[in-house]
Amino acid sequence: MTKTILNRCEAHGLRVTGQRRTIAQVLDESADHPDVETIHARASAIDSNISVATVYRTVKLFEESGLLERREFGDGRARYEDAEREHHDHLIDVQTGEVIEFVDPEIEALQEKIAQRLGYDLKGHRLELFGTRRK
Amino acid sequence: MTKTILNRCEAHGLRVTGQRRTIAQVLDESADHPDVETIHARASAIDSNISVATVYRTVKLFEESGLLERREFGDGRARYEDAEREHHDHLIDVQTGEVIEFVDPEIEALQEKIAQRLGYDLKGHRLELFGTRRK
DNA sequence: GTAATTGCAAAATGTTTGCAGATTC
DNA sequence: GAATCTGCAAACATTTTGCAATTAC
Repeated sequence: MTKTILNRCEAHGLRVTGQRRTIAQVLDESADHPDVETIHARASAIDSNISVATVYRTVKLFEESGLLERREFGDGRARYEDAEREHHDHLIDVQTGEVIEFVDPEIEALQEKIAQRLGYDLKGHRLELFGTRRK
Repeated sequence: MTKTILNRCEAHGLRVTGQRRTIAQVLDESADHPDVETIHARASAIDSNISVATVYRTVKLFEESGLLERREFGDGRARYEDAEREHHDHLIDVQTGEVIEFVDPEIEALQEKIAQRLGYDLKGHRLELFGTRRK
């Protein structure tokens, strides 16, 4: 099993505070893609002394340290998930907002193929793919 | 050649105002994916009597009427493009924000395949695909 | 003439930040 | 003890909205 977010937080030399411990725990236990408001609510259930500002600062720090990955699914809020999870992509139901995870080796190959065709170096750039279907 | 956005605006029975005419023109002439601020700037160059609020209201109306498509590429601003353009998907360079359009039949098939595998009905739901690459 | 549209300014949302006090190392 | 972190409230960015005046049909 992979290390917890807190383990990796310590390993990165980040200062461990009660708030960070709690936020890390919340994200370790989250199987979904919580936004900041949700993370704050879940953290507050454990320790009521956590402000939203701290959640914002912490997820940003964790993201910059590579512990979390930030996602934006088009609803104007950032969502976070453990960066050490197995790689996967997302399908969003635009009407309901439902987030569906999936893994597909073909899409990985395809993304690489398209980037190459467009003359893009995948090592130098981080690319995100946005696919839309006509209704 | 396809009808202009203004043509389709009229065809939908929407009231044609000077502002809507200008905003439609701006979007007809835009080959990129302008956000509201940019649309407003371009519209203001033609007619300085257009407020940002009107741009917001107009693009929302046009989107709800199917004249425009709204896109969110993860930078917190909505972008718009002509809905009647040939179908395509987007690749975003996360570092630079560059938007790269592409068409790939395989990705369409793949999206359908994945949706079906997950038990999703593509006719009933509008799905968007978010693909990320590990750095 | 009536209903819809506009501009303005205020409000609503999501996020960031300055600062004084508290905490980690 | 020095540097970092926190909470609070204010600031910020994007988008929405109430209202009175204007405009389309």
